[in-house]
Amino acid sequence: MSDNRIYHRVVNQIIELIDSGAFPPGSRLPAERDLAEKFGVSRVSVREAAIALQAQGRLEIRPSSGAYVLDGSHLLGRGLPKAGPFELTEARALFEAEAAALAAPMISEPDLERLDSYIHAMIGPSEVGGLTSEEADRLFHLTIAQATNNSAIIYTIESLWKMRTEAAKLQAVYRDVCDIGVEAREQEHRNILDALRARDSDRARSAMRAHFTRIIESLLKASEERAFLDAKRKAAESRSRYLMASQLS
Amino acid sequence: MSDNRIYHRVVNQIIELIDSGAFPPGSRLPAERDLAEKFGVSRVSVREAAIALQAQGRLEIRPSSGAYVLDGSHLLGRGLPKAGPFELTEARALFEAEAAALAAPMISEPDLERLDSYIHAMIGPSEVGGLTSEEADRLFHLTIAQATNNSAIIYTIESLWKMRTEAAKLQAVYRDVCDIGVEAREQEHRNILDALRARDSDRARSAMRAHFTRIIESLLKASEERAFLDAKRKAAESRSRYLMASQLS
DNA sequence: TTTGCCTATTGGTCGGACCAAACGGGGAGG
DNA sequence: CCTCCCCGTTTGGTCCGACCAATAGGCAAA
Repeated sequence: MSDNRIYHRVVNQIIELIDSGAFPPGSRLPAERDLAEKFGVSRVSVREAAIALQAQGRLEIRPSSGAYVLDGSHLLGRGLPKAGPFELTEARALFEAEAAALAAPMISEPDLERLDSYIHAMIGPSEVGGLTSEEADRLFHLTIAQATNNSAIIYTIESLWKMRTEAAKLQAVYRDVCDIGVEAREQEHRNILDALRARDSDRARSAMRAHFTRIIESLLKASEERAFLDAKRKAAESRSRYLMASQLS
Repeated sequence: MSDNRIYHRVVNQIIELIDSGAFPPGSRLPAERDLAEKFGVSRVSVREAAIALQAQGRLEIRPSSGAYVLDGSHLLGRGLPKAGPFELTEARALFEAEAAALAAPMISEPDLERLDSYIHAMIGPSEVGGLTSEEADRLFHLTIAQATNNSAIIYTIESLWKMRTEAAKLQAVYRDVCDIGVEAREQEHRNILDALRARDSDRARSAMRAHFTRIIESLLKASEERAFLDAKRKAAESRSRYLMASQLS
């Protein structure tokens, strides 16, 4: 822990500054020369610290501009690409449908019971048995993946869920969909479970596909509404700006 | 691609040196001053590159001693799970078949031409147009993924290929399969390309599935042979051990 | 042979300097 | 009054030369 190297100390000082909220994600750090003076070290040490932080994905250094704090959430899912909600849902529709089809003939009774309990946890008002509705949703899909007994498939579906979690933070569109189809989602999950119970691969595949197809349609609808509201808001903004401008004149 | 920062260039040069085998894991890199002279840059740039590589976990810099290469294998597959050849191929069979089906209606003419060239590169004796047979194989599958215009799908298929690369290092079974079906693989790839040309989703899906099904069968065969040889070897070992023991008595 | 010192090597740090690109404000032109 | 361009300032990127402290390996002494 006691690394005498100054630039390591500077790294920690900068991280503290960021975590303290003094420099939120997206903001610009002071110039290297200023930080050097502030920390009482040479510019080289500040520079080395900045490079180390950039290599770790915490900073983005733009030449002739400055060092900008990156969103820490990007750190949690390092290595995961940026994927829009539509791409993500499309990929899940394809892959999870196949996973369900593969799992159908070999899923165990305990797994089927767990799936049933997750469905109940999801329709609960907010929280049942210490499970968020979202967590229950995740576990539902993940349990099906695990039933394939294929670690590559499990890993893939876990990765896609992680991407979804990140995308939800950035894309407001995703938020809306959760509320839109609570009862539709329950019925779809139940259809999937029934197909798995019947050990029917084809029905499991199509049920899973139908689930995601509906989500995509909801996404489309939500994004259309959002676009409409955005246009309306912008129109109102420009109008008020025009009014203000005319008042000033 | 055109990042003018010198230390980025030095980072790549050092990585090349390491990957080329000139500096295997555990070995010590030349002194910063020597590298600076060798690369024709200042010591500062070499230093910044070394710090970046250290932050990425590829180097360990010990003061007054030197920079040591860390085991890169841990780096390549960070976060990737251990998956056996069968699991991996099964997952690829499912996912890549769907990706091919999705890509079929929307793949571009240039992509089709590239796929054709990759098939030719694969049947070449060793190397055609600077492409290893394995690289051409990778690009063939990756190009199909890219034709879906879905970054989540592209990422998934890339991840699976990375897992395969690692598995090949550890599992000797994988090696054998490559040589077993060179001509079969060419025909299968050609079938896939034909289906894509015809914009036939179903045919593309089944062609891709057939491709991986054959690989799984080859894997089975190879692992059976290997198990047989192993059993034979172990029997011989225990027999010789028995003989030695009887000699000792 | 063992012990201990001595020095060349190596990473870590500093200050100062210059460059190119981006940024920002102010002036010229509409 | 608004728009566009120009130029000085700011900022990261790079280099040089220097010094320090710790390490490691050779060499001499016990």
